[in-house]
Amino acid sequence: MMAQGTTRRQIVEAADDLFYRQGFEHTSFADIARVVDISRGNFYHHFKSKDDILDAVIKTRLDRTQHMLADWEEEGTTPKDRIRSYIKILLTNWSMIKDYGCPVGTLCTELAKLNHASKTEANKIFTLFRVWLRNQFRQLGHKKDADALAMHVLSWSQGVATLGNAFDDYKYVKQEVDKMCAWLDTLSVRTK
Amino acid sequence: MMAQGTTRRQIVEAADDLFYRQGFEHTSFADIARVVDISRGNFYHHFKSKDDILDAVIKTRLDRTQHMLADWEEEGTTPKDRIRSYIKILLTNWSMIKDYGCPVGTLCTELAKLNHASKTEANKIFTLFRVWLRNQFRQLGHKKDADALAMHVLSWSQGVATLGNAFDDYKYVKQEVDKMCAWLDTLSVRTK
DNA sequence: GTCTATACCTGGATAGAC
DNA sequence: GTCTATCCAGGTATAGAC
Repeated sequence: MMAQGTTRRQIVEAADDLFYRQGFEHTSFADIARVVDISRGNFYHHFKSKDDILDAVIKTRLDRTQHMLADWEEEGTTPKDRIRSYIKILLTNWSMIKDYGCPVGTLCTELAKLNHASKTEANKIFTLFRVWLRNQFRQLGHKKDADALAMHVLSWSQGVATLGNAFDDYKYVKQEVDKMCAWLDTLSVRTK
Repeated sequence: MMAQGTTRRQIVEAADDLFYRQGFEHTSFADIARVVDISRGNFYHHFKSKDDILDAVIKTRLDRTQHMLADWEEEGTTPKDRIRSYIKILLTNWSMIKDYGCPVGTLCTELAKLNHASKTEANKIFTLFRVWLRNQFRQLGHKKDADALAMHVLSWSQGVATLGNAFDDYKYVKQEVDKMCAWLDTLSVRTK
């Protein structure tokens, strides 16, 4: 009765959420089945293994990230505006970050420890942000150090997410976000 | 035949290492038993549960951290020297960080996702660094913003560890360490 | 495409001999 | 203090009916 692929999509959606909140390894088929309301045996009609579900989850995250970056590209009128969109996710997603950390960073570190085959794929989510940020800094006129600046913003925000999560401290996160924005303001804008 | 408490210490040592490299949940009694070369049933003479082993591991980490901080306190002649000792661990421990990330950050995020009873204890390792760094900044004459500066250094280094691990990129880590040291140099030293 | 039943394994934990 | 034997829950995965 259900439209083609709906169950599959529901599984990926639930797994995406649970992998984030509980971790990949700690999430069982039973957990996912409870959310989607299907039987456990049914998974294997859609996926051949748990790793297969993980791959699908990573794919949707890559997709979603790309769309988000494209949206920011449209919304922001200047490169600095757009970079600020990135910085601000620490605040807009705070209610999740405080409990579960950064979705990208926590998945990558978990897969690194598991030495999981898909860790390279997961790292590509970081790369999407990296390339996008680099591009923004290039547009600001920072040709040579665009990548270093992108990595700097990436690590800064990543650390704030981790510490914000550990200490559950919104005030600190807000403070660091303000610092990041102030730092961004001091960056020169070079026009050719 | 073995001296009192030797086996226990060996278990904690092996668990400490494996929890770091594989994660707490992914490490089984069998894994630890293989390293220490004891039978699985033997664990329960020394600990009443796996969580008990985790608590012991966290305790030794707290201990070890305190000693390291005390050593840095002695070795460094100025507060800036001492803070540099902290920053440099990213380089001295690089061979581990590149594969397994920061021992403190990765444990705290894992326990946060598991919503584990010991996560508060694990967070105290972060607090040790925080208090120590704060103290250094106070000695530099930064009375009001000492804690904010400490948290800034903590998050910065944490992010570098996470991204360095994901991208396995030593050059980037070195670059960020240099940036952190340069930033430290620009900080004013106020004497009363 | 979804279900039930079940195989098979590994995990943590217990009991009791030595 | 260490061992072996064992229990039981839970995990992934498979087979086959509907």
